[in-house]
Amino acid sequence: MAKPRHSRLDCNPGCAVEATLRLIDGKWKGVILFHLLDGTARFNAIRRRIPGVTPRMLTNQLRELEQDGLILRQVYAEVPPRVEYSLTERGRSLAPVLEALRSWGDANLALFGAAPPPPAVAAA
Amino acid sequence: MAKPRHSRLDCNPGCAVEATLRLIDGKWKGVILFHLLDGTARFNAIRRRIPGVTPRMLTNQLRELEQDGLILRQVYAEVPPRVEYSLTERGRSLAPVLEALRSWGDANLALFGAAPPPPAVAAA
DNA sequence: CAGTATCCCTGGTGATACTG
DNA sequence: CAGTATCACCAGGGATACTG
Repeated sequence: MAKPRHSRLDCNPGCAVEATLRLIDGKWKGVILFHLLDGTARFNAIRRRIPGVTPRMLTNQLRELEQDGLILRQVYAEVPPRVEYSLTERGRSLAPVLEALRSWGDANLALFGAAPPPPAVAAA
Repeated sequence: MAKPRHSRLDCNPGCAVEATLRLIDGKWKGVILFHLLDGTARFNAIRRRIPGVTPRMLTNQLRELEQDGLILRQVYAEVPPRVEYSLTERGRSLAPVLEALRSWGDANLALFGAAPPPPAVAAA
């Protein structure tokens, strides 16, 4: 890798949580990783699965994921160009994390609108 | 809650992942939640456990977590003021997620420096 | 003790257009 | 097809000082 990208973490307990978060955070990374769990995909294929992402952002996020060793970028020297993205072993090892995130989301965010909390107890 | 805070999610598969990430992302939220797993804590107590966080940011993050129904803010009308933060049921239900994040982090980020990937296979 | 109030700055993200 | 290049915006976050 070129630069660490991840500035500095004040390593308390909980540091590992933050560190992991940094890797999968970033507006599209979660979705990208999640889709790649299904298998290898090409740039525009991923793009089509994520409405709203611009090529610039998609490239950006993919490169960061690659830098972090989570995905593999396979370039085939063909014409027309073909580039395939897939999870590395390390990326695939995130599956339980992603699954935990997804299932919590499913259970707790009715859909995504965030209808948050059942009222809290009174006390004082 | 006042405003949804969470603009809009393009709900594909993977949406739930993103949605959950939005709740626990935010530079200090992971650490905060993690510390609160230990039990109730006061403002300055939390602050002391997180070197580098400013009061402004701590307040900010705590308020967002509260808005999202993950933590409970107990204000005691005393002097000197006392405010205690604790996880709600919903917040506590994040424990497995946080644990997944933490254990992945422990296993995969040697410490936090991010010494990423064992070299990939060659192919083309 | 538990915050607010201000100022400021960076960088993450969007829009659009162009290319090997 | 798979990106780059450029411009621009503004929300997130840091520093510092003040308050009920």
